[in-house]
Amino acid sequence: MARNITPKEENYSQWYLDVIKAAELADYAPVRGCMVIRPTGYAIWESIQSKLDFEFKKTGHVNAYFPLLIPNSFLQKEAEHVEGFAPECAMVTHAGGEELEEPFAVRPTSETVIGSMYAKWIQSWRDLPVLINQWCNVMRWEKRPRLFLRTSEFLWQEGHTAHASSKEAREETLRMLEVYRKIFEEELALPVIAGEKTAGERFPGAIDTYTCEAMMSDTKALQAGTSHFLGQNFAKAFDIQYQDKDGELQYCWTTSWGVSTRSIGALIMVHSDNDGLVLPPRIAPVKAVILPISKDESAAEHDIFPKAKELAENLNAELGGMFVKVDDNFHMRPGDRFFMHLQKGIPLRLELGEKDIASGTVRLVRRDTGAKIDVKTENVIPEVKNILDDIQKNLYKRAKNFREANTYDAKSYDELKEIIDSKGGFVRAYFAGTPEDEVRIREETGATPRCILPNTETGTCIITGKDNGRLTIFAKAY
RNA sequence: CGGGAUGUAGCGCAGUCUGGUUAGCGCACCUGCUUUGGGAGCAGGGGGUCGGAAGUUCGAAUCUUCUCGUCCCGACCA
Repeated sequence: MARNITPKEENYSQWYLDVIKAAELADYAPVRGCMVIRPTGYAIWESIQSKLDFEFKKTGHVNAYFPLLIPNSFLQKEAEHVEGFAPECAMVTHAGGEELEEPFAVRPTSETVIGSMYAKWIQSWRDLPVLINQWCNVMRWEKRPRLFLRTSEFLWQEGHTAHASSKEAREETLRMLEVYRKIFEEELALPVIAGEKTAGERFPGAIDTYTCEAMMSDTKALQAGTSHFLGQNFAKAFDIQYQDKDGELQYCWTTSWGVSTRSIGALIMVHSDNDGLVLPPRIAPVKAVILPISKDESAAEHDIFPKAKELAENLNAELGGMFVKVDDNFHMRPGDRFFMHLQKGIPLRLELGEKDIASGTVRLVRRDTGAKIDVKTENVIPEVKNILDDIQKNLYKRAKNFREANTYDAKSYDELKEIIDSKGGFVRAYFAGTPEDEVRIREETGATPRCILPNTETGTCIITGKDNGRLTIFAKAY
């Protein structure tokens, strides 16, 4: 049992912070609301980045970089956008020792700057579509920060595309939602519900917002990624026009989509346990660690360590990366090292000691189940691959079972209220209400509509009683 | 931003009410010896000016005022 981690049953928030601290993922920065992402945490972000970036490239996108500072007047151009972001904008009012004529906002998102550039770049239908992504930091001043989940500055990617038709832009919006769903489910082992947001939860300035919604291990919901169909709202605000084949001037149709370091928070909260972090193998920067063990410190270092190193090299060659490390902390006793790797969430531990060498085996210990398996030396490489795959599948399955076990149906508003109040979790209910209804539901139950389930029949709305209700997930959310 | 709690060594805490020698303890850290397959033992050692500022006092970790951070609950918000 970990002695530096509060059990999640006792205090979930504290558990979350303890896991982050024990795994050395992040630390508080001197600036309120900001965090330092430590090397171990940053490696996870790099891992997520590389998976996403590969998919972006595969779907025809290119990377670029736009400025951090945004003229205040830009934000003002789209009415809903400014209303949505103004309260959380940090403004730069002075520079070069003087007060600026026009303050700059530190970007909370880049629709406006990028829109202004698209207006210059796009002339003809031949220029379309424009498919650009940027990896950057953004700032949204937060009153109640939580590491990874809600910090004033965070890292993300934001894709911004411009298209000739509504149809193409809608397709793009859904294509990227699907990219996100795939990465979350297949790489991060996070089961998500990819659906549409209700009107009250939409991105400021969007026509439609789609989300990947995940359930954390306290049954609360977390939005892990979003994709927005912006219609012609930003095109009109920034005058992004092109000449079509008939020589007519047309406004573009745009989209934007993003995933942030918040996804690391989801990763932590979905898989980890009371011993600390648990990482799915496909996203773990270190997938396995080999421990040379001996009663004799110098034998471990001089006799066993070279064997362990050789095994690591063979595994890395097979796995195609520097994914397997050898623990060379010879000054630590085995017990201490077990706990260290446990808390860092390394999916698989390989123990190589004198006993193993004598019997021609290696002991494998799974992080997800704690199961110990002795494997013949010649089978280690295929076994490690198999077990890593199995851990990946098991984590996904475990999370999905948990979500399903904590998902309920409500036939009426009273029932919704009762379930949220007594059990929590996700509640499915037909809904066709207004944003005002959403506010009322939040005030009365604490839950919000997280997303509309795709491909489902309509039913009787629990608020209006009309039969055009869409099947919607309600939950308390981060 | 409102309510509650809290801030003393890297971490966790005692001391504060009833001001008074060099501010303690556990873990961690350093050195040595013994240990080593699920968080070792003994011995020796280093590290803090008590979140910050101002004030009261002969004297402040301790009292007063202000301020900052953090945590929990809420409001607001992705």
